[in-house]
Amino acid sequence: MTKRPRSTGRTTIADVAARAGVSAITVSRALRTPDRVQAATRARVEEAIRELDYLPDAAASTLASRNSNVVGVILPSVTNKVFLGTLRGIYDVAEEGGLQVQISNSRYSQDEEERLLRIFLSQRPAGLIVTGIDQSEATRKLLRSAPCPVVQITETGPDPLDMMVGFDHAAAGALAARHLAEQGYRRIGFLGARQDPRSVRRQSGFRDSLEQLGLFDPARVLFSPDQSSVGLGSRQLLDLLRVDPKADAVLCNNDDLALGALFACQRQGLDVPNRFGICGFNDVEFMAFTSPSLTSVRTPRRQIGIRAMRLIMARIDDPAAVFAPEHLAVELSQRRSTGRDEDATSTPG
Amino acid sequence: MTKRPRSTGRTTIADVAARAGVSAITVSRALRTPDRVQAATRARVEEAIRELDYLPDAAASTLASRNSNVVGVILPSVTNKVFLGTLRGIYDVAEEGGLQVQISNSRYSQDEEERLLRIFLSQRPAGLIVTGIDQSEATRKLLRSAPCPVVQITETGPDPLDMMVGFDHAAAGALAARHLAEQGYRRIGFLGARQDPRSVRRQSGFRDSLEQLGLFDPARVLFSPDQSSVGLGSRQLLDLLRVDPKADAVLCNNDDLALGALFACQRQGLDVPNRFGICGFNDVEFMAFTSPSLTSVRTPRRQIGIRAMRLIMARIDDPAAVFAPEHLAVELSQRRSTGRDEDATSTPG
DNA sequence: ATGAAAGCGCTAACAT
DNA sequence: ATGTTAGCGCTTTCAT
Repeated sequence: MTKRPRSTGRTTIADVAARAGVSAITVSRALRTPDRVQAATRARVEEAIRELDYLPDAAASTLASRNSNVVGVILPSVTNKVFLGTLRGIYDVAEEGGLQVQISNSRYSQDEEERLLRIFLSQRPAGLIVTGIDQSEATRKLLRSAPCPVVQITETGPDPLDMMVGFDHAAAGALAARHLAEQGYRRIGFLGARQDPRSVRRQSGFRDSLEQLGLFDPARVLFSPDQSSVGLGSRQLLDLLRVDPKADAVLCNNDDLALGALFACQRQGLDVPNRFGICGFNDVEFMAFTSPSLTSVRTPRRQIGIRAMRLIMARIDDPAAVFAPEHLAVELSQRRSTGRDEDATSTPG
Repeated sequence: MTKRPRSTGRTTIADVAARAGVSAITVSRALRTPDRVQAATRARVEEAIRELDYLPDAAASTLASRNSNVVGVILPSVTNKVFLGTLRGIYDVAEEGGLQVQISNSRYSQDEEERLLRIFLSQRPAGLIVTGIDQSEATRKLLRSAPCPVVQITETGPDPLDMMVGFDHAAAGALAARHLAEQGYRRIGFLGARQDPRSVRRQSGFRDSLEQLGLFDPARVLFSPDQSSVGLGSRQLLDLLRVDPKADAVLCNNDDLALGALFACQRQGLDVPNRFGICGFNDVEFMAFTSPSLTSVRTPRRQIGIRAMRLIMARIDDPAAVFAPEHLAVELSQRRSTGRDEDATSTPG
């Protein structure tokens, strides 16, 4: 005795209403604001929904309410493992809040970022998350007048478009550089893959810090146009030794490079940490388990995702709320790969 | 005063039409099927769009056309690096086709998968991609009657819901097991993290294969409830040696475990490959660069994503088209970690 | 607590 | 090649 579907074949709120003996708007309310509908009415509506296997139409809802539940995220790369932790944070919080996440991929291009942003804006997003602080002027303008909360993530800086969660990449680079110097390394190199603005700022923190100590040599800074990988780290380590056979340590711009550097040292028979120190960046899980374990700069990737989504939800709840940029802390996970003497304690986890 | 309708302030297609001196439908056509509009008219429309800074409303378009451009993807985990390659393939093709990708995360739960599917269906997706073949009956029913193309990925099997792209996990497990046996290993273990249906089938291929050779011992099969990680691989290797101190090789259910196992061997002073052989699964990039390099089963992760999206696009173009399940090939990347004598050639890549 | 009417902004279907 | 009409399915506004 089921009701005959309508022209599109889709069961609508009107079908449910008829079945439950109420009006359409009551069904709508039972779905969105259940406490404004009497329990008995609500029960009948819910039963009708189940019987008819009703699925709401998100497009109709968005159109009528001028509001979707989609949060758009623009990342420079979807392949990059670095963003995995942040994505996890984003998804975890999004689920709590009943929000849908849509990721897109700007491939490190400002023009592509603007194009993607326009696509997102056409969906009346509930919120937008963009990576970094280097948007084009057109993009900045669109974001400033976006009809939804906007968060810039990963990096903090001046002139926030709206909200901001990240850390200071130059300071993080400096932290690692100072650590290597303190451990007694004197000919310290820098390995980086395809540059993005964050890499550049990390390197400049590294440079400034070593310059102050009189230890900086630009010849020991290697950037590759290739994508980051373990293989690249191995190759770059050999390159570094070619440039400066006496190089005695390296800051790797991410952990894959550090792992590659470690393997290259093993193959070359270079003792890590005594002959050669290695420090990575991000502190992904494996760094604690290599042999020897690898020092790295721990970055709050998951926290960035969590905080960004929480800011969006807070702003949805209270559109007038103002939130200051959040500068998250970065610290060093000191391990054996930079501990020339005894030292080096760090709990795996 | 008559009832004042809602004001949105949003620039609409009608505004553009007025500005360009045409009707709304002409603007719509200029946007979607430009070749059905005269060049001069089109030019005026485009100018009006620019002048007014018009952005289409995706919800209105979806509602009117009964069709979004969103492809929904349900993965068991968004954190798992294994899916990164597949995601890359999906995004690469989606961009070509002007489709938006929406990922969600079933956390290996069938109920959650069904819930997510309902959310996707409420968006009138252009296509759906689900992982594996172990959907609940309710989910299968929803997918069978979904008004869009559906692809099951990662694994092939009987009873496809619609289209299918993957490989045979049992055969892949068997391939690795035979390889280890052929290399002369005799007490071969298996390490796996939190089980999913694919892990189980890989293990059963491994088991069947070794049973035929009289080499299987269930005591050497270790599954952990924990998530896969390098640290887990290290711990499990030690566990295996505790269970069977004479164990001489291990098939790791993924490459992180294999890397962890390698580090544990290094720490234990076990010679790899002569005292102990290690084979991983997936063949991620770093496997070719460890020291010694690690043998692994190469799986076509990126291809799976590419083919899945291409199938969706092909079906959108021709809704009547029928596509048989695609069984992709899996092969062994043989490297030093399983080459007891000389042997072992494999070019890094 | 519930309902009626009026759109939200766009496109399908049918004109011309 | 372009326009007219009539919704798509829902939620807002205003009323009871």
